Amino acid sequence: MSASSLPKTFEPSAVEDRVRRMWEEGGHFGASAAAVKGGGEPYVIVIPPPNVTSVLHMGHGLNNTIQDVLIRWQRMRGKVALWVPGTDHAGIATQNIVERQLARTGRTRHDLERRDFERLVWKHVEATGDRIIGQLKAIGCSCDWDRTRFTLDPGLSRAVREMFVRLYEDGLVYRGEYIINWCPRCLTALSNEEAEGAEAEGSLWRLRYPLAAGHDRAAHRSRAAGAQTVGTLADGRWCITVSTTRPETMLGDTGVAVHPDDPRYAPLVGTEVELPLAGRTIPIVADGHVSPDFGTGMVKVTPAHDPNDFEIAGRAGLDVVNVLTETGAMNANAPEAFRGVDRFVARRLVLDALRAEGLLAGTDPHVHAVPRCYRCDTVVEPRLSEQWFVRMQPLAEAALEGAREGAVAFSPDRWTKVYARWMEGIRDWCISRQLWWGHRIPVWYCRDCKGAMACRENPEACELCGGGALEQDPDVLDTWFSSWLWPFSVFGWPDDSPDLRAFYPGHVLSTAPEILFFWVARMIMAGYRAMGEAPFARVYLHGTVRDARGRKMSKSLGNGVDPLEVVALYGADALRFTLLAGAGVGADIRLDHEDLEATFAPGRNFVNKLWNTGRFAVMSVGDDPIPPLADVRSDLALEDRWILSRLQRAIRRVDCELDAFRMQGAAEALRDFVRGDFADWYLESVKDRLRPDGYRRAAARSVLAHVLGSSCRLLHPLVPFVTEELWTVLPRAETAEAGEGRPLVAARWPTPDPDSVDAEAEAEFGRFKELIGLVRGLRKEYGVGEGGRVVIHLVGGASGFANLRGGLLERLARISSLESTAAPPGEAGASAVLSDGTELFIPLTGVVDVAREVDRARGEIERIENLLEGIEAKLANSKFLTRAPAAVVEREREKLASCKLQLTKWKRKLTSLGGGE
RNA sequence: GGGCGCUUAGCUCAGUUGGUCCAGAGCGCCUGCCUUACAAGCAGGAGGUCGGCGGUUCGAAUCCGUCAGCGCCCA
Repeated sequence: MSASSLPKTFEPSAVEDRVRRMWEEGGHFGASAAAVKGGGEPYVIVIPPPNVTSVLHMGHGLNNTIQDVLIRWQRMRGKVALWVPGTDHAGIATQNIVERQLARTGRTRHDLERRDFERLVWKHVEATGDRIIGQLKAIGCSCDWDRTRFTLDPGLSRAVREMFVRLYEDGLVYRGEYIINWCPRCLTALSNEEAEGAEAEGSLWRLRYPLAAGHDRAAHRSRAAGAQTVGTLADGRWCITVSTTRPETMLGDTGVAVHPDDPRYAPLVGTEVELPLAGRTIPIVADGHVSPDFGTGMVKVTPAHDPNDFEIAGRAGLDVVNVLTETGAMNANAPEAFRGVDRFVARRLVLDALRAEGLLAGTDPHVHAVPRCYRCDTVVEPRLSEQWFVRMQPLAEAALEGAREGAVAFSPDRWTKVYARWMEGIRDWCISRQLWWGHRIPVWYCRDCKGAMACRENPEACELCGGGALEQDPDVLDTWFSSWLWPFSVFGWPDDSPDLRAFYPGHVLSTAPEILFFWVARMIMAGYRAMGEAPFARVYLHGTVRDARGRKMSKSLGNGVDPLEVVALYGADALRFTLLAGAGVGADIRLDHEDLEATFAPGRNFVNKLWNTGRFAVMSVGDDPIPPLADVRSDLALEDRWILSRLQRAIRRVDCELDAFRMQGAAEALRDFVRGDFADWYLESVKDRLRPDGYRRAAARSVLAHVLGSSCRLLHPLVPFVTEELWTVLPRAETAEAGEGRPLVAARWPTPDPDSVDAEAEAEFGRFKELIGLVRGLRKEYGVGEGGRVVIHLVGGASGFANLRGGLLERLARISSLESTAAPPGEAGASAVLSDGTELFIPLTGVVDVAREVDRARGEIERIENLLEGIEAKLANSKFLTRAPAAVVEREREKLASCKLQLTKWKRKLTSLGGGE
């Protein structure tokens, strides 16, 4: 390709589609079980399946970029790298979208047959399901797209059924009454995740319950023990005080609880109170879960409408009275005055009634979390209902042990503790949902014998009585019940398939910490249960994407950054690089949605820089074949040896950073290398050598091509498009190492080459860089512009630059000539001292002000003297000498020598300027 | 109420087992350059008592304690 055809700036939109098509058509993302069977080493990631109807957001962008980096890296390292994509049917989320559409025509799902509604949802899924997959492709994800799975696929549905039935047969699935989150609008149970708590200002009401007759002595003793909230009513009856944020639920109270060790209330335990309005008598019980410090230390117990109270009731043997209907109105268990009244209206009525009876002790403002349905924003009601559960304790044991012994390692490490704590206190999992969209619970009830059975295949007749009057349970399973099988259901489980053998267990799971419990922990449990081992060895939990003010990006706040908009504006590589460079291990990442330009400049600028290094190579290397590096080894110039040595460091560092999920570190290492070492120093150094008659031209061309090619390979996992495009246009030596003719996606990862490490070259080129920096600094200081050529003198010779070829220094420092002199010339000029003591002098008659030079010299002397003072104090400290490692002491001695040398030079300089004392 | 995390340059963040990346990077800012790869660039520069206090140590941004502010999770 000719140079003129390469645009000055990288144009992602012109490149991305073409490159992506080439990757896909070349089948480079595919991985086969046969390749593993043939001896290939697998590396497997299964994608956290996005909701099938969802639109790509920045959290997806970050997480999938991370996974793609890992997969591309391992693929280039020669692994059979498999990244399995797919989507989740997302029960309630998807159902609600379709229900909203129905609502526009004034209907609810109940106006349709269940089957027709399901068909409607499928239609919606088929229309939108590809969208998120296409969006993943747009940011460069290299999944094996032929393996795209959906949690409602027949195969995965079979896995769901199999798992359910196995657990049922093992007695780990049971049906029971339990408090669950209930949406009175959606009319379904909700998982905890689906009931999002939002802080709200509410009230905490204090209610008085009269003590039942005959307990006056207990009340007296309680008062004597310090119970100030035990008092008397206007009619002389004793009463207690309880607090609540939901007064209407008091109609369902069946007890009052206190802490067993609370001395104030100990006398009252075993007594009873009259429940106002309801006309029932309820007991006072002791329970360890009551907090003596909260409120009055006495809590009303409403088992049917509060999960904690339900547990207390279970322990204390209290009755359970449900006072609400499924739509959130008071039911027949409530006194007649309240029946059929909505819960919030009932709240006012109850308060009014209590106030009228003098039983409302007071109200305090109270901020608390009010859980709302994440789909319709209705306030969720804890509700007692019959649901299906999985007994989790037996599943948790192996999963817990796995994390303890390191079979599953979390990164950042702190999540291990969070995981373990949750596992230790694990609760049973409510898996039934009163929805129509999802895996229907594979349980059938017999109308004849009233038996129930869980079946892998739809049954024809009752297993127990042979009757044919069967009815399937109407509920569907929680979405996560299919998700937790994902790492093996995608490979054909329960069949012992070749894929399953080749690709289970996987290696890394990357996801957001929010779903550590809902998904990650459950996958680990399912993995041990079904497969006997954990589904992955390492879990990476990335941070949250936030806006400039630190708020989580969300649709409702409108503070999101659309990854696809960024791709359209700046390219997928710019998006990826910016995210990676900004993402510390597990750290949150902030993006300013109001200034995309500034936010994504780091990525875009770097990608463009990389593009232009490639463009330079194309333009300057010429058409002759590039000799392999091995052929020019004996002919390398100092800068060649230097950059090859620096490349070694870069390779090692990138491997190390990626292995630890330090994306930011890898990005930084590569930016430092490509921009700092390669572009700014190496390219500038070899420009003259690339001319037809250039010095050691062959070596320069070979090294340039090698380093640029290696840079592309190292950067490919991070910025796949620009590197792939460069790879096709770059002049390269045809070597087996890079994989001749192959696209970059299938090229080999650079391997460290110990022979290229060259400490001497690094030291020498380092001195050279220091010298140039000093010259540039002095020129700037004295306003000798870029155009003005100067002469520089190295006092005491240029011994440190023996291997520097002629002309390089002159060109990079823009000097007309370099003189070696025994002593500083007598004329006016500017001075500097290198760290090895070499003195630099630039004659600048008429430009340099002697007074200014004197000031500079004095400043330097003071700076070095301060430094020296510190070093000398250290070296005079016998404890430092005896306790610090020898290498550290040695380093201090070297610093001391260097400082002393520089100090001598500066003092002499000062004297010669007439400023000495 | 219990647990966890964060606080380093104007902004966003690095800083691995304490000592050569030890005070850094990117963006922004200032100065000078359209030097035939790149102005999305190059060169030079300003800017931080590493949240406060106390401790451990020969030595602390780094380890310990404590206080303050911010955030998250569980209940």
